[in-house]
Amino acid sequence: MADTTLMDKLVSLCKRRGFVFQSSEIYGGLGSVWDYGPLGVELKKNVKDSWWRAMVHARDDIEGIDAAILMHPRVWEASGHVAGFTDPLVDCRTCKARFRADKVADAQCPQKPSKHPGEHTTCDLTEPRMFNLMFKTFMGPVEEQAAVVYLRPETAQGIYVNYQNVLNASRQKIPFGIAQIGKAFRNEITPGNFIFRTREFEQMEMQFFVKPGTDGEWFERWREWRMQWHQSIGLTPARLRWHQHGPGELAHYAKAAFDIEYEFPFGWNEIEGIHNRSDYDLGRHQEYSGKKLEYFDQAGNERYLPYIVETSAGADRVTLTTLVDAYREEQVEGETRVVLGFHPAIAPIKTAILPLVKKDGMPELADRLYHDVKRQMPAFYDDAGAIGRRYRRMDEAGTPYCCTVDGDTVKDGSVTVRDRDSMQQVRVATDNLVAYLRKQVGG
RNA sequence: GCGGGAAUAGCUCAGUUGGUAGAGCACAACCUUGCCAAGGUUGGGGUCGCGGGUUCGAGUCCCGUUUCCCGCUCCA
Repeated sequence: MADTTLMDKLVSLCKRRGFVFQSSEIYGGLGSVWDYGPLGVELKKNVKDSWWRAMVHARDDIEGIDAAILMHPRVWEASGHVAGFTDPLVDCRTCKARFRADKVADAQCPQKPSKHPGEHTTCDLTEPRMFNLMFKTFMGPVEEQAAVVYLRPETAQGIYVNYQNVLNASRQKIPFGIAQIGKAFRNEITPGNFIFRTREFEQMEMQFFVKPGTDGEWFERWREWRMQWHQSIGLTPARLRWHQHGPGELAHYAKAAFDIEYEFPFGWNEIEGIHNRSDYDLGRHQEYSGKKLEYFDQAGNERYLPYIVETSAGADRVTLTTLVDAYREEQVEGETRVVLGFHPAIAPIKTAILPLVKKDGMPELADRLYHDVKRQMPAFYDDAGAIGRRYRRMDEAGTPYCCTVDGDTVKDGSVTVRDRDSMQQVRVATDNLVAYLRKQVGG
């Protein structure tokens, strides 16, 4: 059941609190392109950092890279994107339907009769138009065909073409992986649902190179690990599920594919794909580049083209998921209060330092404490208005802990730490405050 | 890309048969304020999405356009 009202409220909240703004808004906005504001950039960065720590820092068998967005045009011929992303499409003027030109024979309407009121069997078709989902630009000062380059439609190819470089430079042995976070661009026909499907987006991809025959086993392991990660950033397990691609759904490269789907207000949708890509990609690049990409396995004294198990997550989609998952409304005395219950590890602001009232030296004391804490973690100082109001402001920004400086702080050096989710309050000595908060938020 | 709906202050909205643009919240300053969206005073902020047209006069009527939402369509 689609709850569009919730999405509207979330979009509004994101703008008001500085999570996400529409691109180029003062010029009327640019379709399906979004900018991250002060809180949004922290949230998304925390999502990416969590992914990077889990993939690269916490493991010995994965290396990170950061490949360029512009790549040699032949890469996209080898990958199949130049052919696969270019479909001639035609529209029917009668039933308003759109088809791929190569799938409509003799202008017969392929629509079921119930789909259009006109009961026509022959479509009045427009001329075929080409839709290439890759953004095209020109390298060099003169716009000529030879210098056409594409903005990458996926980050994976940057990993494949660097597979040998990384192997040589890192002294890794198969099985091992390469991880990358970066922007990708697709001229989607139908973008939408806020930052869920956009034309410019960021991917978090890891390609794991394994010996053929062990790919099924690794595939299952990665499925388990990836689901664990989504739960580790606080996503509700009941709103996560697997979707297995059937034979008709499988992409041209894939031997097996599972999506992790999340239950958005607009329905279940993919946030990450785990794919067994077999040796398709390295095989194609070997063919198109003419370079041997085989791996020499010293232990077994054999050569083979590695199989690849891919995990590909959308950084923007996961960020949207954390917002949707965290959003809740509390009814208090007839008023609706919005709370973003982020997992502390991804919360943009970890703690607020608040003087209870503006007197008796509390603001000065709180300000000093604030600057101490701020050196260790993102913190926020606020002395404007009543204390309850300030707590609620922080709830809306998703800040998990609020530290209140009161009269006793002056005497015994302790503050009240209030937990956003449990609403419990504990007294913590200011000397131990940073250590206490660190323990709560992790990292 | 097609069809429908929408666009007025940062947010949510009102604005009569066309006649000088409003409210609540939010924001800023000050006063008050001892723990969960307290009260008071004052203040800032809008060429009504953009561009044309009709009119003495357009937020309001007409045309175009942009963006967003819903439904198709498409979707590595």
